[in-house]
Amino acid sequence: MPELPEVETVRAGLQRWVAGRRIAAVEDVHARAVRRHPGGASDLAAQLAGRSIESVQRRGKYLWLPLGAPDALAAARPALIAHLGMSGQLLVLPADTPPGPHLRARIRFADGGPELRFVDQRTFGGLRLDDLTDDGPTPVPVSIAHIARDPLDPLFDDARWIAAVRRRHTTIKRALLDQSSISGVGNIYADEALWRARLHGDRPTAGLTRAQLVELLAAIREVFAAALLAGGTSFDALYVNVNGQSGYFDRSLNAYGQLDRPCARCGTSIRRLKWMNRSSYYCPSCQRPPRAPRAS
DNA sequence: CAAGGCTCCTGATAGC
DNA sequence: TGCTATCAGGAGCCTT
Repeated sequence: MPELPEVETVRAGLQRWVAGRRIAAVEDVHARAVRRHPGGASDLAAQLAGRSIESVQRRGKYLWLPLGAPDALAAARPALIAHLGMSGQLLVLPADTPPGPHLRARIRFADGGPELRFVDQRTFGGLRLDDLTDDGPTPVPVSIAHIARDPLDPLFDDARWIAAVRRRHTTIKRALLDQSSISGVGNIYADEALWRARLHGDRPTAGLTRAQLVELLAAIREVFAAALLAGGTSFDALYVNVNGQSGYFDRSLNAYGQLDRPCARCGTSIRRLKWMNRSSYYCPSCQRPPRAPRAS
């Protein structure tokens, strides 16, 4: 599942391979992939044709590609927004590569070089166009302005996040997954960061100390850094690495998916809790549950 | 307004 | 063999 490190790897790859190129045509656009674009597939294709991709930006798990306006006098500047969802990939491939079964859109370039393909098996991801608005040093699309800065953003305010979390009436894992409070953390890295910080995800946020939350933020950044190091090393060597796969980090996981395997710190078997149609993995010894431990 | 739950989707896998 | 049930889950949207 693409979370911040995977999306950042994709961003860097796209910056290397598609920034500065002019779009010739957009084809084979799957209706569900553009369900959040008001004008639908035909409008998306029409608006993209002829525009140049200026750069590739990211906040949390969202990517956007600011577009050069054909009309220099146009007030609004548009960007192509991409979200990978659960299974989305952005692939840069030679234009004659046969389309696979999950192709959702293909962007052809005026230079005739490799094209950009959006491939998404489970179709939770999508593409859309939106105008940029000012938000600090870097403009951000209007429709994702509600997404909080992520912990790798230099402008992320640690003290402010900690204070906000302690005022809320929820549990810490829910707070980590709330993209309007802190972005980029998904189910996998939430479990990994909580394991590192020795916190159970069901702990009420109001009962956590500032020191515990400082440690949790550090844990998130450590996990992100380790994943980026593992996944970001070879993106400019192969086109195929410009995608949303996270398999390279699987061997480094300490909690997520480790049911019944020994905790790397204390040897206790990792447990799983069912929660909201998904799973939480934790060490029952290192990460003491707030109440009586539930059955796994 | 905050919090929490529902839903979209498809392919792999398990169980009968 | 072939069917059904289960699981993976980001985030918009809806209800409470």
